[in-house]
Amino acid sequence: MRYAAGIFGDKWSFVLLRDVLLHGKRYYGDFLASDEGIATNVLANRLVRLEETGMLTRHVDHQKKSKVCYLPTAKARALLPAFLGMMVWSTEYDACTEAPVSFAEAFRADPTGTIAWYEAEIDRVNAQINAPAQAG
Amino acid sequence: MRYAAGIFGDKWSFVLLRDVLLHGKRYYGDFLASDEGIATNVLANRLVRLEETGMLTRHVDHQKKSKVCYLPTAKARALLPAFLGMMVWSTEYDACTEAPVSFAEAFRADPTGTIAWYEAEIDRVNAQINAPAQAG
DNA sequence: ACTTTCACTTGCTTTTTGCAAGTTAAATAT
DNA sequence: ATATTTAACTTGCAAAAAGCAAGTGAAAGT
Repeated sequence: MRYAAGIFGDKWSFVLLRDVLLHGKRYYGDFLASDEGIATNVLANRLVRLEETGMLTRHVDHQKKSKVCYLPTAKARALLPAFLGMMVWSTEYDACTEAPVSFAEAFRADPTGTIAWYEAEIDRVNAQINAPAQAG
Repeated sequence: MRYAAGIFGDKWSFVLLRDVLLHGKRYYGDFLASDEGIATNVLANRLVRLEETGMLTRHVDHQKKSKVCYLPTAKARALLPAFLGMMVWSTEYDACTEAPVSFAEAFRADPTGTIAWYEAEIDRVNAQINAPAQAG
C-alpha cells in the first residue's frame, strides 16, 4: 500500500479522486470550485500526476474546445469500494458530513448493490460529457 | 469526506494508520523503522495529531517506561473496511504490493469475515502489549 | 473587433518537510 | 554507584511544496 499512499495519500489527489468518483465532477472548473479551495497551480499539478499514474484521462471537450475534462480510468474506478468505505466511516465519525444517513444503511444492507449504483452513476455522468467513452 | 481528507489525506498519517491497523505496529520505534522512512519530527507531529483527532491513544509501556505505545481507537478501527478496500485495489494495480494474492480472493469471497479476522488481529496485538486494553 | 470564459503559468511568500544533531528519562551493563 | 545504551522525542536549518495574486493564450460569445 505504499503505492496507494503515493497516489492518493495526499490531500488534493484524494479530494480530486473523491470528486470524480463520488461527486460527478469532470472539468477543471468543477474541481477548482470545490469547497476545499485548491490553488490553480496545485490543481494543474495534481491533474498531471493523476494522468501520469493512470487514474484520469484528459480530453478536450468536443463541443467547446476551451474546456477540458478528466475521466476516471478503470484503475480509479476500482477505488470506489474503498472510497465508499470511507464515506460510511464519515457518516459515523464526521459531525459535518454531507453524506446522507440513508447511505450508510444502504451500504450495510447491500454493499455490492450500492457499489454498482455508484458505478452506474459514473457511467451516467461520463455519457453526458462530450468526450470519448471509457473502455472497461 | 473533507474531514477524512484532513485526518488521513496526508501521506504520513495514512501510513501510520495503515501500520497500526494492518501491520500490528504500536510503538514509536516500530513506526520509525517503516520502509517509507518517516523523519522523527514528522512522526512525532503526526502521532500528536492522530491523538488529537481521536484516532490513537498514547500509553507508556508498563514494563518498560521508556517505551511508548499507540493504540487504535474504535474510530480508527472503523476505517478497517476502507483500508482493506485499498489493499484489494493494491493487489490489482500495484505491481510491488506486499499483500498476498490470497487476500483479495478471501476478501471477495467473504468481506465481513475478512474484516472480522483483521479486527481480531488488532485485538490480539493489543493484548500482547503492556498497556490498558481498548474499550470496544 | 471586443470581451469573456477557460485552462493553465509564473513569480513570490509562507508553510511544511527532510535531515542531522542534540536532549532527556529510563534501562542495562560494569 | 557510574557509565553506556535504548527510546522517544526536540531543535535548527536548508530544501521542497503549498498558497496567493496576477498574467497568458486559445477559443467562444457579442
